[in-house]
Amino acid sequence: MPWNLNSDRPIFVQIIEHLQIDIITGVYKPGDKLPSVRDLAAEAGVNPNTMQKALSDFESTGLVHSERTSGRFITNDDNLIKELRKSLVDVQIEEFFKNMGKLGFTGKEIIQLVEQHVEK
Amino acid sequence: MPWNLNSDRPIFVQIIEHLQIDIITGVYKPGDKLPSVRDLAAEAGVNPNTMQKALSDFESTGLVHSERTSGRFITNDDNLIKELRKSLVDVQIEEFFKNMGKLGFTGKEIIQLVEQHVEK
Amino acid sequence: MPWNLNSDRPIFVQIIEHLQIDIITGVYKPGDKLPSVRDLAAEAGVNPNTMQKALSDFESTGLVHSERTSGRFITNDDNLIKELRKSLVDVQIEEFFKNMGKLGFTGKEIIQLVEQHVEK
Amino acid sequence: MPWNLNSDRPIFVQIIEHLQIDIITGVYKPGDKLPSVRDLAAEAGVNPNTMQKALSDFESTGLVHSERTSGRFITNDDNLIKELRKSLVDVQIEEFFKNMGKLGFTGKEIIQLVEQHVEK
DNA sequence: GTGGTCTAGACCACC
DNA sequence: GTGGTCTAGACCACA
Repeated sequence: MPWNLNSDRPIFVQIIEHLQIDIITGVYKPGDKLPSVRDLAAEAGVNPNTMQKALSDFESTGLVHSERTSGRFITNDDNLIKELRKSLVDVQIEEFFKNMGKLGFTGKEIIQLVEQHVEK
Repeated sequence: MPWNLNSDRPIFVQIIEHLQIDIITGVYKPGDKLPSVRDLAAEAGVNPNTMQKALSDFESTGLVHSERTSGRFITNDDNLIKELRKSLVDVQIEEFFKNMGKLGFTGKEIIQLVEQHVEK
Repeated sequence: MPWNLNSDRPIFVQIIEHLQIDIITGVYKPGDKLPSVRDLAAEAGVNPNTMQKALSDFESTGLVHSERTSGRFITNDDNLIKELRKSLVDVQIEEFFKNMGKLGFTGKEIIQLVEQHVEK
Repeated sequence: MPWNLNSDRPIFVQIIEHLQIDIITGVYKPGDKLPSVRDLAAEAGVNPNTMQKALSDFESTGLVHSERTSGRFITNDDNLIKELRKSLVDVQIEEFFKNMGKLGFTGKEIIQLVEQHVEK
């Protein structure tokens, strides 16, 4: 999956999201070693410092941790990953319903719209 | 509906969105006169400069227009409003599907999740 | 209180500690506005980016929060500050006892040593 | 006593501290022969290089010395060990008072807190 | 003027 | 080679 970084939102935030996706879709598995900061930076086409910030911010979620001289690793805690997945999905759905609600749609109407969109 | 402005996104953008919602949900009807900048600013609890910027940016969409001395008015053009509604809805749905796709969900699965959410 | 930054530990960590001390000793009171990043950086004699990192890391504790265009503020939550004070004290004492324990001292002996130190 | 090495401070430093503790608490007695680098490394669960560095750094304190072919030995000099003990204790106490002072506590208050902690 | 972000480039300790 | 830290300097959106 390419990195596709826009400039409409902070790059380091997009990097974090990208990593989250990679983790919950299994690109990186529990216990895996991440590429080095420099390699990831090169791959994403950003400054190493930006990647460093993204990774270091991301660390606070507990999904990755760094071992000072040997690299960064995905957590072994399967539950944490499942929670992340669930949480990301929930956020999406709730955000979606909140916004559609603001636009005046009921649950039933939303289902219809979603079904129509899939049929297309 | 309260204004509920966060600081995580530009305030003037949130104001514009709020006004759009008010228009398509009929709080303001075609031809209505908007409150003065000062009143709106007070109501929203923001700096009048910010409200001014929001309104003047918003004008470029054609949904409101200002008459030199008498104030700002909602457009009479019903089609514009319908278009707005459709466009806002489309954006929501496409964004939603794009994000859920990234999370690895197929159309069918998305429908299921949406139905489950409605049942709750 | 001067900043007294050593190079034996990350500067941004020392800055955070300094700010914590300032908060719990009342140099900054709940609700106070902090000086700007640039001013603090100049005062501490560090690069503005370093100060920025310190402040932004510090924010995760909830003791300060930033309002994007008007500055950074100390939390109004008195309890949080009391908790901080208590937590800092506890850490100190427990660390102290842990280390003295490793060195083979009992509680009674530690008390004696502390009293002797105060008398000096 | 287990080694309990964190990654928040250099491992070789923690190893040195651990050895110091072992010496002043009598785990190793004056004149004792230390296990081989390899054995110590295995016991501590670290890379032999790291243990090697720790030991060789530690030698400069005079508390251990290596005899070319027969291994490393604890010094016979009892005074050195007493000095070490005193120095470690002093460092602990002074550090403790310095930090508590920063937190705004007087000597008397510190004594009270210490007594309370012992009672628990 | 405010906080925030990004780049570039250097240096460090550690293993 | 690894992560981490720091400086310097530039730019941006926002109010």
